Amino acid sequence: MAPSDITTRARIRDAAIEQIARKGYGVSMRVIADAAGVSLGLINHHFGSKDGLRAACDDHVLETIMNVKSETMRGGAVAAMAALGKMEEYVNPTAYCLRAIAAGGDVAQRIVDHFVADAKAWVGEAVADGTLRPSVDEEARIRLMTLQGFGAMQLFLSQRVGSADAELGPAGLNALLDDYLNEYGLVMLEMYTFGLFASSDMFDAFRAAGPNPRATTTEEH
Amino acid sequence: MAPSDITTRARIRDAAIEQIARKGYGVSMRVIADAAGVSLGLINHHFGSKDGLRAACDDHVLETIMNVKSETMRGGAVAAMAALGKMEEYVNPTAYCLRAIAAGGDVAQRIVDHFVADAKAWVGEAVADGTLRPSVDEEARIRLMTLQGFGAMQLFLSQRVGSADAELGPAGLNALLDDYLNEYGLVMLEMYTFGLFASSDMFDAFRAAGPNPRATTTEEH
DNA sequence: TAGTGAACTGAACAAGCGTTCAATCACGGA
DNA sequence: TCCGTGATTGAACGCTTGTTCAGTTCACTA
Repeated sequence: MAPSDITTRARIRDAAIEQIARKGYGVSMRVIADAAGVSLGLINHHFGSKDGLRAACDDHVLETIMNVKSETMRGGAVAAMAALGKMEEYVNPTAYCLRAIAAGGDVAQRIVDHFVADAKAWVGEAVADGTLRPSVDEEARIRLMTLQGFGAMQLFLSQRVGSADAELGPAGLNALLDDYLNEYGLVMLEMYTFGLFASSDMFDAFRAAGPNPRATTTEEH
Repeated sequence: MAPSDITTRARIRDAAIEQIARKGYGVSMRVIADAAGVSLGLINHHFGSKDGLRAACDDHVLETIMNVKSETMRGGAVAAMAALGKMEEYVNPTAYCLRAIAAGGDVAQRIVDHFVADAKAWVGEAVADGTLRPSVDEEARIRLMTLQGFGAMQLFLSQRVGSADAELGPAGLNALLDDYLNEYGLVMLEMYTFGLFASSDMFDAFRAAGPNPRATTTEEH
């Protein structure tokens, strides 16, 4: 796509998304202006303020991610991010999402919620056809696994990349996702297949003593 | 302990640890100086620079955490943080650790490494006495569970607390840990007890196709 | 008692940040 | 052709940041 095929406003927004994906939300507007090839004042002319620019970036990335075919999402947060990070058109949105999740707040919440909502559908199917075991609290299980999936990846990233503001380019992101799956893919599957405890004593005790779960099924294990 | 029982240097360091625990590493030196009741210049007199102060805080918190009895650590990252956060003397170091983990880099690495090293011992025992199942790669399994434990808690925190720099006091930390266990404790145990997949097809396929794990045992499931 | 050095302060500094704004440029309609 | 409106620039502003430093206080020692 030639540079002139796209609005200046969109070009600024895309440059901002790429810079934030690479360096985090702390990146200065002057760096973004340079990357977009425009002056500092023009950004404020189009977006009003840094917050305005950030909001526009957030919205655009979220819209992009939400339009990804649900098929790609199957397998949960980790598999989805790994798949998206490999596609050139999605590498910036993917890295941007990781930055947004690290920063916390509203966007992180919305990203997690989107993945949870998406997972509910296919997990429901998988439970119905017997591929996955049912849960005492399906919503909580899905949400926990999403938090664990994103969270572990996040930590792996922030340790590998140095500080939280260190630069992370497309190549770095791909290497990172590869390494993550190579190192932990097998034990992740092992964990999800056999669990950790040899007996259900702990679970039974906690279930008997703890507060009532908002049970979605009464199925027995 | 009366204020005069402790050196000024230590008082500054402790104030810095508390402020960083509450507000994150981004907190300004002027805020720390106010909290410690000293002038801005004195901090630089004692610590040379902001980095120097941060290093001193990092070291002190790490030393504190590492001296916690291994008994408290049993149960992994989540259980340990929940237990430590409840003890008044450890509430600041605990919150500080969460901030450090969020910030990434060297300290995060050292904290995770410490928990992993500690877990190796008691997981080894638990596997030996039949409480926990053995793994195809014990080191990776422990590390993954530590990353997942910290990571999920981190995400839960950053979503609940708003932005990553939002204030988090001792009361907030405790409420947060309680809520986390209430919401996810049961499904966490369920997950660790029964796993997720109904069959071992996925695991077997991945194990057959994937690269050789750095297997520590050749036990069969 | 005089002197020495560490603890400590307050003011100033340079650099970076987001924001503002007057001035220019380009271009389509009257 | 002229005019007006939106795009665009560059310089400046105010604020906050970490850092520096000359000067003051004060306890201890020779």
